[in-house]
Amino acid sequence: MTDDDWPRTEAEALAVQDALRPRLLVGPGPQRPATVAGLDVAYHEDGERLAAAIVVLDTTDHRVVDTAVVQGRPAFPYVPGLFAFREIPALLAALDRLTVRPDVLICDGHGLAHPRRFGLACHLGVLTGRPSFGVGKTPLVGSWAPPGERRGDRSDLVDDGETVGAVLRTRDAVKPVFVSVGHRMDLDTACALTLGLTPRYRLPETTRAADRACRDGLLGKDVTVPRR
DNA sequence: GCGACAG
DNA sequence: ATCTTGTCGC
Repeated sequence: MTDDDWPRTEAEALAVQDALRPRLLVGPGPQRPATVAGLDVAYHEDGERLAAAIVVLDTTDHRVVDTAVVQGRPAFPYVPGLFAFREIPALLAALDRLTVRPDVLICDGHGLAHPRRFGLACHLGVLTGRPSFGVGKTPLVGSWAPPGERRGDRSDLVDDGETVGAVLRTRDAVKPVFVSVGHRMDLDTACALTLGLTPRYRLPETTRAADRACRDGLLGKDVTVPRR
């Protein structure tokens, strides 16, 4: 799918989700991925410009392995449930600029925890073929019981009778995050990776690194790609 | 009909 | 997402 046939209406976007959903693979995720990538997008106040960033970290020590930032324009209006269409073109452009293939993509948003089970993490996973999952700060669908107060405590995120994700406490007594599977991933692995990436803060180091990178990118700052 | 609604 | 001040706490 190119720029020209990118959906322009909600009906077209819904049709794309329907067409791609059969290609989603839900299964065991990589148990020891060497690298994990954080993806995020920042918007200019004029609503016309954005910067997408992907930061690849070493899973073990969280060192930055690679960074890519691109500027662009929102490709779709913001519509809950169709959020992916807004950011995917810019995120794919950033992915093209990476010099390494991250083992897992960690999205700022949801995967299966979506009204049609095809959130950003699923969509990006299918388009790239990479294992993926989403870590959202707020819920989009589903209900849940409050998880325990300790880091690592979790409860099921249930929508329409099915478990679509986990409400995971990444820090003691701090508001939990919403983890859901994207592509070639299972919920336990997604939660384990998320906990491994939150030794200090509520949000994964991947998300934090990508957030900083795209904000800098919005300001036109130079993005230094680490030498290898 | 009335809210809710990833970023 | 982004706009925003102070404020509580380590």
